[in-house]
Amino acid sequence: MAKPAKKSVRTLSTADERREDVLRTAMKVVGPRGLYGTSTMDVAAAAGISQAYLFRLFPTKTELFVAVLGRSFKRIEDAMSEAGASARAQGRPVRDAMAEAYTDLLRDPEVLLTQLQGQAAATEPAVRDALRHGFRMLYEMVEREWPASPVEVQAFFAHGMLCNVIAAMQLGDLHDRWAEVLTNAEG
Amino acid sequence: MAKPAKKSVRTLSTADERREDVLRTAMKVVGPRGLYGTSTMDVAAAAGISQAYLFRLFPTKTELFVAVLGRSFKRIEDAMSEAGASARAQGRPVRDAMAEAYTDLLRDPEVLLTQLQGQAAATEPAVRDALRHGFRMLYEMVEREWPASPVEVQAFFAHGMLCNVIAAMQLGDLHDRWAEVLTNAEG
DNA sequence: GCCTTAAGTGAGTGACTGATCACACATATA
DNA sequence: TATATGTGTGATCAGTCACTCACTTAAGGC
Repeated sequence: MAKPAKKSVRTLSTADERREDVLRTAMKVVGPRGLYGTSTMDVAAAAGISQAYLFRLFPTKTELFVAVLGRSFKRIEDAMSEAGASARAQGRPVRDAMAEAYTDLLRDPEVLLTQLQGQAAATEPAVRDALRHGFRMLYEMVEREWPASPVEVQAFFAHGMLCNVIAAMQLGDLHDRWAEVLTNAEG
Repeated sequence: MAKPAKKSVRTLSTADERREDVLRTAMKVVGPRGLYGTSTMDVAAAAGISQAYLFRLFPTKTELFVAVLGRSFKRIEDAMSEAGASARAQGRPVRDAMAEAYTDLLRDPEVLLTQLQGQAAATEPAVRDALRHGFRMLYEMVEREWPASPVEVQAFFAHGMLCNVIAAMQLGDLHDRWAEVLTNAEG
């Protein structure tokens, strides 16, 4: 985490620990600017390691990006499945709990932005495959937690995608009618 | 359009014609790879002009990208408002006609991909502003063509965003259950 | 024909980028 | 203490990028 001090003991991590570290911090810089808009130096600096070591941990920039994207899928799955399970235990509607768990991610939008960046970089075959895999996983999780008709599931995912766009456009900062309808729409 | 032949007469266009030309062809290369993933040389080559002249037509890469994004909004507005108007004239449901007009854009996905690329590049202030402006315009058009409750309008836009993602992931090539539910969902 | 204006280009430039490699240092084990 | 293994870095490179400039060529009016 911290850069080693001048000549003192440098506490080494294992490569696996470092990789986790890097993925966590990388999402903060990759989310806003994406695969092509973020340099490997940006990622290395954010993670507090050298660019050379970044390439030791992840053989190519694309593989790093795919790993970040995978982590974003995992965070979504964790949040939603947990919310769904606890809602069912309390007899509250599972769909609403999962939807709320997703919109809650708007508060710290790096996860949703990373989703968007993954979609935007889907011409890269490895990215497209990771995307499809992540969506299949989410689909199966939703189906497991909340058995519903195809139309309902489709609408559920559709609202998720709208959520990503709201994060990108920062509609929370806006107070126009159209922005509020797109984000809230309870009236 | 065509490169001038070896030593024959070079037919000049006006700068405005050229700009339109460039925007049309630029969307084909910008849609798949976005602001940071597309070089100005790619765009110039696709348009059949020199990179130097591209910069005469558009002072910066970002301004070019914003113009392409604006064109994509315009194509969406044209398609949907036209479909809506003709549906109302025939007494068919306006909402469905507009939704169909949007999903029809999947057949030639450059417009929808450009939308996605705009959202992914929204950290660029000029891009974010163009996005917000385009969404406001679409929102007002939808409200005009099809008066509906906020919840319905929100759901309408949500399905549009899902459409963009379907284009990016090329779910049309897939025949898995989850992919079909996300794209069709009529059953 | 001449001159003004606008279309259009070849050839750069400095800055940056992804990736590599030789090397230094830390730790564990024998 | 020697040595093997894994963590971590500085320096560098070849290629690409957005952007510029000096220049050429066409079109239209006189």
